[in-house]
Amino acid sequence: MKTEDKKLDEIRHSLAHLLAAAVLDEFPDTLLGIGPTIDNGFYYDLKFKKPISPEILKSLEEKIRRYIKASLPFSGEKITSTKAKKLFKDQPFKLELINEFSKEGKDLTIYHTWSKEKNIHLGKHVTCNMSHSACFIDLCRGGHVKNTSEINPDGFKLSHLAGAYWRGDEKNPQLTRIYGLAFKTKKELDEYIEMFEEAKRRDHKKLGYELDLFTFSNLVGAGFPLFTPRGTIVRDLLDSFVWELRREAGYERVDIPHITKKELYETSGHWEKFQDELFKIKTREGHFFAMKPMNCPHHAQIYARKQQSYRDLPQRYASTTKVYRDEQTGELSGLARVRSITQDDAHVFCRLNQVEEEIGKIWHIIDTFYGSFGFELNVRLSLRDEKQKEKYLGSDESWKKAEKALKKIMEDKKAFDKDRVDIGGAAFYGPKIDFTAKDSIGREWQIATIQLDVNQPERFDLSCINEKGGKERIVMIHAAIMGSIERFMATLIEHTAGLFPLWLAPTQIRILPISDKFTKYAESIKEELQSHNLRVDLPSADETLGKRIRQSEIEKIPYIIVVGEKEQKEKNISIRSLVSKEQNTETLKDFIEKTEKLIKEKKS
RNA sequence: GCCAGCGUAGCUCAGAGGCAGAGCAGUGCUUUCGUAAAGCAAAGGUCGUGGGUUCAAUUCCCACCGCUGGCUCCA
Repeated sequence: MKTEDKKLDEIRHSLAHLLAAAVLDEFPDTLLGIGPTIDNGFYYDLKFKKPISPEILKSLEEKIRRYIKASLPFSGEKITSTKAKKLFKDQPFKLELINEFSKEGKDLTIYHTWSKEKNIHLGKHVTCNMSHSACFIDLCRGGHVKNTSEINPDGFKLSHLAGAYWRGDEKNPQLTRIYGLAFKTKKELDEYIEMFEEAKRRDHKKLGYELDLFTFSNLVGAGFPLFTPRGTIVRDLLDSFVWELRREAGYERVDIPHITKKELYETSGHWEKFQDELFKIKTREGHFFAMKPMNCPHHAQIYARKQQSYRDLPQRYASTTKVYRDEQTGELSGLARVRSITQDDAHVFCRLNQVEEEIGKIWHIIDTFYGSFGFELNVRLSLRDEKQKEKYLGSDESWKKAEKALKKIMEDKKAFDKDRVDIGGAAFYGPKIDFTAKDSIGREWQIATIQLDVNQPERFDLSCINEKGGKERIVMIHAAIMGSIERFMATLIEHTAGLFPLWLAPTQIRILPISDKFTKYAESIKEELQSHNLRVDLPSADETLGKRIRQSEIEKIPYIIVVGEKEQKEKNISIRSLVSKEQNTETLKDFIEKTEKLIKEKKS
C-alpha cells in the first residue's frame, strides 16, 4: 500500500513538520525525534517532559489547521554540520542524527516553515530570521509542499498516541509517537476511516465472542485460548481439510509428546536462541524439561529412529499439535498471537534433488487451501542477512545451497520477484518461501511458509544410505499450511466477517417452526438432514418468528428453514439464505442435494 | 517487557468519597406468531485482585492480574 503519489507524500511529510511545530508551541521543552510518512499518513516521535494524554490531539489538530489556513511557505537549504549542530544544540536526538549523517558523508538539509503574522505561533526551538515572527526548522531530507495552502485542512486527522523506541531499538529511550492520517481530500480520509471501522466490526475477538467460538479465562492465563464446542468444530474441519490435501501428497501422521528434555533443544540449537521463550519445567528429580515450542526436533527424532534408505525417501511426517511459547504479555492479541499455538506442522525428510518436487507439492496444497477461501496469495523469498551471520546456524556453503534451491523453484514457478525478497527474514536454520494473503478488505496477512532446513539434519546427523551404500546427509523441509490454527482462524474470521463457507459453519442449518404445532414436522426434517451429516439445530418456538430469524442472522447461520401449515401440507420447506437473504420454497430432497454439492465443492 | 489508555451484571455501557444503575441476554409465567427485536415478573454484583489513606473506598494512592492501541519480538 506504500504510496507512490509524490504529492501525497509531500503533504504527509509537511504535516509531520507542522505537527512538530504545534507540539513545540504547546510544549516548548519537548525533544524531537523523527517524523516520517507512512502508508496512511505520518507520525512524529517526541520526548515529552511530562506524560501527555490523548486529549491534546484535538487542540494540536486545530493548531495545525490554523497553520494550513495561514498559507505558510516551506523551503529547504543545505547546511554544514557545524551550523546544524548549533541549530539543534538543544535537541539530542537530532544531534545524534547529524553526527551520524556527517560521519557517513551525507548532505545535511534543513527545512523552514515560517510566518510573518503575529497571531501564528510556531514552536520555536531555534532562533529564527528577524523578519519572521515565527518559524520552525527541522532537519530533513526534504519532500515538502511549497506552501501549506496545498494541504487540505479537512484531509487529515491526528489519530492516536503510542509508545515507540528511539530508532526502533528497545535499549533506547521510549518516545511518544503521535500518529496522523492524511489524504488529499476529506472523502479519501473518510473512506479510510470507514475501512478502519469495517475492520473493527470484523475484529475476530469481537466476532469470536458473538459467534461463540472461543474464550479466555483469567484463571487459565493470558494467551491461552479455550475453544467452545462451536469453535472446535471449525478447528477440526480446517485441520481435516489440510490433512485430506496432505494425504494425497503422501504425508503420514505421527504423534509426539508436548514435553521434552532440554537436551533436545541444545542439540537442535533452539535452546541457545529461544530459551527465554520456553516454558520450562523442573522435575522432582531436578531434571530440566521444556514445553515444546516447535515440532521439528521431535519429528527429526522419529526419522532418526533407524537407518533410512534412499529408497524410502522422502518421508513426510505430519502432526497437528500444540506448541507453547512464553510470549511477552504485551505482544498477545486475541487468537492472532497466543502462547498455546496449534500448528498443522509437517516435515519432509528428503535428498536435495527431491526438494523441488516436494516444495511443488506443498505449494499446490497452499494454493488449494487458501484459494478455496478466496484469499489472493503473494509469495516472498526470505533470506539470511549476510551482515548478521551470527543470528543464524550453519555454514555459508549450506546457506548458499539452500537459498539457491529456493530461488530456482520460485523462478521456475514464475513467482520470483526481486522486490519481494526479504533479506534477514529467514528462519535461523534456513531460508524460506513466505506466502501472504490479501483478505476481502485489502489487508495483507503473513500465512503459510515453506522452509528449507539444512542445519537441523546436520545437528541431528540425519542421513540416508544412498545407492552407493554410503551415508548421505539429507535435508528437511518445514511445511505448515495454516501455520497456526489460531492465527488462521483469526484471519479467516476477519476475512469472512464471521460468515464462514457452508462446509465450515458450526451450525449449517436452523429449522424454525412457525409455532409449536409444527415442531413434529420440523423434527422429521431435522432427522433427515442429520442423516446426511448436516449440522442442524431446532430451537423451541417460544419466541416470535421474527425474533428467532434475527437471532439466527446474528449467529450467521447459512440456512434457515421455516416450516408452518403451508409447508407441512405441501410437504416442502421454505429456505432463507444468509448470503442472498432470499427465500425459496423447495422440496427437502432438492435442498439436501444442493447443499451436499456445495459442501463437497467447499462453496458457500 | 516498554509507552499510553482502560477494567462496574453473561454482553454493551451509565454512575459516584456516604443504600450499585439501564438496555440486551439468561430464568419463570403469558403469548403460538409467516421471514431481523411480543408482554409481564422475579432474579442477577466481593464495582479485576491485594494492600494503603479515610469515620467511610467500587470511587483517591500503590502493587499485581487482565484487556486495547502502539513499540520491541515472532522458530
